[in-house]
Formats: sequence, C-alpha cells, structure tokens
Amino acid sequence: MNDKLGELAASELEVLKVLWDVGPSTVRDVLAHLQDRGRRLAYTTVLTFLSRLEQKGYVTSNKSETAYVYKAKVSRERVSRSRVRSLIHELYDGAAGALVLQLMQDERLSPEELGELQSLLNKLEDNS
Amino acid sequence: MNDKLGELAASELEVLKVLWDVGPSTVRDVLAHLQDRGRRLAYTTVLTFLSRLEQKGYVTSNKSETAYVYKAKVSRERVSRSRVRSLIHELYDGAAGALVLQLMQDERLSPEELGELQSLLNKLEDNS
DNA sequence: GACGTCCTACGACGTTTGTAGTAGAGTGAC
DNA sequence: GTCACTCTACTACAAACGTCGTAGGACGTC
Repeated sequence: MNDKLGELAASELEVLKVLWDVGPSTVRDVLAHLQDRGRRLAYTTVLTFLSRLEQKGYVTSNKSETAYVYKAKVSRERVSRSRVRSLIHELYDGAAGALVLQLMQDERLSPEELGELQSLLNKLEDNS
Repeated sequence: MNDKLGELAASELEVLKVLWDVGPSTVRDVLAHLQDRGRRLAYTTVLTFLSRLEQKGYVTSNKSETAYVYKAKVSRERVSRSRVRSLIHELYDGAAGALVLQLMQDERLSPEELGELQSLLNKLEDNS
C-alpha cells in the first residue's frame, strides 16, 4: 500500500517515541505514558496523532478484543538517521564531520562515551 | 525589543542559510541564490520569509539607497546548537554520545575529519 | 509627463499541525 | 433492558506554514 513516509510533525514524533519506548500500545496506554512525562492531552488528541501516524505509514494497528493496538512500523534508527541527515544538510550542506566536532565540544560526554568513541575511531582509521 | 527567538520553519531556515553563506543581501540577491540551488520561488515569497524571520528575531534589515538589505542576526552556530540539542532530546532523551556514534558510523568521514576528531578526543581525555 | 521597472506593504488562500468535542456502537453490571 | 463506561469515527477550528498576487510609491528614460 502506502509505502511512502510523510513528514513527521513534532507531536507525532512524541507519540511515536512512546511506541518505541514501551512497545505496542493502545491509545489509553500511550496517553498514560505521555501524561507521566508531563504532557497533558485529551484522549482524542492522542487518537488523532496515532491515526495521522498510521496514514503517514509510521505505525500499524490491530484490533484486539477491546481496543486497537498500535505498533511502530518504522524503527527509531531509521527515523533518527533521516532526521540527522536532514539536519546536516540543512545546516552544514552535508559536512557531517563539523557536526560531530560540535557535538563533542558542546555536549559533555562521559568517560565511557569517550572510550567508545575512541575504539570506534580506531576501527575507522584501520579500515581506511 | 523582541529578544525571544521563535521557532524556525524549514523554508525560513533555508533563507537564513543564504544569509549565512553569502552575507547581507537584498531580497533579490537571496532569491537569486535560492534559484541557483534549484529552488523556484516568487520574489514576494522570499520577501515574506525574510519578514517573518525579522519578526522572529533572526534577521535585521537596513534600508540602503535602493532596497532593504537583510542581515542574519543569529549565528549559524547558535541555531545549529539549539537544533541539535532538540534532536538529541527528541530522539535519544539527551544521550549525545549515541548520536555521535551513529554519525561516525553512518556518515563516511574523510581522513582529515577523522584526524580532527582524534585530536579533539585526546584533548577531552586529558581534561577529564 | 507618461511608461516601464523595481521595491515594499498587505492581504489572501490552501495545507498542515495541535488540540479537542460529539455522536454512536459495544459491552459489562444490575 | 437500561446505566455507565469505553472506544472509534468524524468534525472542527485556530495557528502556523508555504506560496503568491495586487496595489501603489520611486525612479530612470524617452
């Protein structure tokens, strides 16, 4: 059917993130999780977002006994990659290195993270 | 005056980028550069974007002899930082390291970029 | 001084986003 | 069988976004 992913609005992403974090959920589940995160929305608002996400191809739904269960159809990694890529494009015309440098400078990385980076860097240097 | 920066829509960012890339420009200059990049817009559309950018506090304008000259008031770095930060927040709940790793793996970095990363990494490790 | 050209101000209009209300179907409890 | 509740479908509506048209002032040229 509709394989083409539409654009993902901010609130839609927020909802999708719940599905990633907690797995397949009903509208009521999603609402509860959002409220835990301090977001106050009406039940029907969440329903609207889930429907729009389904239309855009990001989630699927299955009728269970009681209510529809929504499930993410697109992985967090895929969305992340595509958003990061457009960010790089928008801001740096594709120069990913600049972004990495900026991130490393601005965001305080833990020693563990630094270690991981180092070993990945070693691998990349070997490979080239 | 109005110090608060509003949200930056996609097309507005595109226009702002021209100002960053080529410096202070008139509407017509901006339009020309956008068209070079393959974007087809009406003159008045660009004017609208510049006005909205000015309202939101991202650019200033000065009347010259002939036409207004628009100038970015907010640096690319500042916008970049804030967008990257919301990206990290939206997708990784603040874990910047994950994003750095993903970037390094997905985007093919040149040997020069890898070198820069290495030396920054050394510095960070020393400091900690 | 009328004409073409360029500029800005302002309004407009369809679409998307954020948010929610209402109506009606299903179901369990009494 | 009626009450209370829950769920979905449909509609709505304001604000933001993407895009442009038109009107009218300024200026140079015949």
